Amino acid sequence: MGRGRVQLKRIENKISRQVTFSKRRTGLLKKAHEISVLCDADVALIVFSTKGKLFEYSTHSSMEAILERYERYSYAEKLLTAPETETQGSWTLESSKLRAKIEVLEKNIRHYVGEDLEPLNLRELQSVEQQLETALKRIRTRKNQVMHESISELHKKERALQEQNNALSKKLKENEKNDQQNVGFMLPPTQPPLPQPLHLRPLTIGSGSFQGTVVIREDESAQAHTMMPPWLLRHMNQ
Amino acid sequence: MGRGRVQLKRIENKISRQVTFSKRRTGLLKKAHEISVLCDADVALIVFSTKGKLFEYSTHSSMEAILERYERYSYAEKLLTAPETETQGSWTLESSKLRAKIEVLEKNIRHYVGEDLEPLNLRELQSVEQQLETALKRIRTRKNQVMHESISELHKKERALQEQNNALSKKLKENEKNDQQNVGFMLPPTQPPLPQPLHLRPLTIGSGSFQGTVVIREDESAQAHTMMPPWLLRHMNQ
DNA sequence: AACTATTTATAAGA
DNA sequence: TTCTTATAAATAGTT
Repeated sequence: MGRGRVQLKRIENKISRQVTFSKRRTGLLKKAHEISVLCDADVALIVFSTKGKLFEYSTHSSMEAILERYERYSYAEKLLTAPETETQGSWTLESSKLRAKIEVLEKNIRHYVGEDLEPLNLRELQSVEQQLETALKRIRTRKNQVMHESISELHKKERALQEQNNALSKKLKENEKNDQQNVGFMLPPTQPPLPQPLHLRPLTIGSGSFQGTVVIREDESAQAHTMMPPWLLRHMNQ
Repeated sequence: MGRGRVQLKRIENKISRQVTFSKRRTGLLKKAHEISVLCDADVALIVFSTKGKLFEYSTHSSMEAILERYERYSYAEKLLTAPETETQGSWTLESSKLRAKIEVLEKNIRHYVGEDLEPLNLRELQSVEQQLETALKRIRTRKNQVMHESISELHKKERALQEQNNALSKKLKENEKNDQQNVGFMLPPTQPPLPQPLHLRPLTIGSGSFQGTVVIREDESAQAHTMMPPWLLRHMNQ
């Protein structure tokens, strides 16, 4: 772009090489800046002159950040293309490889929690959506299983208590009979009423301030999808 | 350098931003190569697009070599300007810490995809469940947004076609009239029927083998929750 | 992906 | 280095 066409080969004249370098360096940095602003790109440009002088440009996100990103990216690429050659490689990966892996994992997680979705196209969005749906089903299945177990546990305790109740009330009656025989007259029936057996009460679980819906099934379509009241949670935490 | 002057600010139109990026990226890489050859300079250029795709150029002496050289150079500079303590631990974290982090991230991901749930107690299960629900809502919101955009695009095309149709049918009628006058008797009305205007037909989108339900809303509760027919996907992929 | 009207970059000269 | 200017290149808008 000038008064004459230029061959793409090293300029032998030292002076004009120097001049051209200066001019083109300016232009290159300018264009790097322009593309970064116009197109919202992250750019890092490093130029060493023949004499070893450094010139650089980088998007505001700083040279270090971009270079780190570059390291991560290119290692991530390598990991994808080069399948596990070394078995012990897992233990000899250096930091940057590990960082690359972390970057990938974190990006995945962001997608799984619904962040950073702009770069995804429709097909990718649908893929994530489907994965989440599957995950949700499994979570709910597992939750139901946990709840089932807790409930069985409670039932068992209930039965035990029930038996204790029966035993106690039986013993009590016997004591009364003995007392009557010993004292020779009737005591007024002042014993406190026995508590209702537990298994007659579980339906009250859903009352009061607890407004959720509990549906318990074992299959994957199970929907147990609710906040637990704290008193129930206490029994269920492992 | 083009038909209009251009403001040095982010191009808001996504399409033209992408086109401009592609063109300017080519130009920038070319110029980087030119200066390196003409002026015998060592050049490293790294560009990340908005979407995170990497483009790079480096003089034959390889990217790694230049980045290393850069690190040395700027490290030396840093020593001169700031005799601070070590730079961030970001570069000095040892492998074991990184490995630990990777382990945690991988465990989290397994939970997000509904695997490895046994160790979780009910409270934790509910937490994951809730996160996934939120994520799903966001994903669907984003999906709807993408679909919205595509649909607007299609509508625009539709309107253009509609106008063409009208223009053509008008021209056709005029031609007929001329024919009648020229021939001197009535032609039977044998012209093929004009196609139905496009905007009367979009309801057929859901028919045939496409069985999904499409509900489009802008808010987070939006549920567009369906498989796209391939012909629609083609228009929607970025 | 091509096509051009224009704007930019820059080679040569001073 | 910097300025000027003629000209080559790049590219914005369009098809």
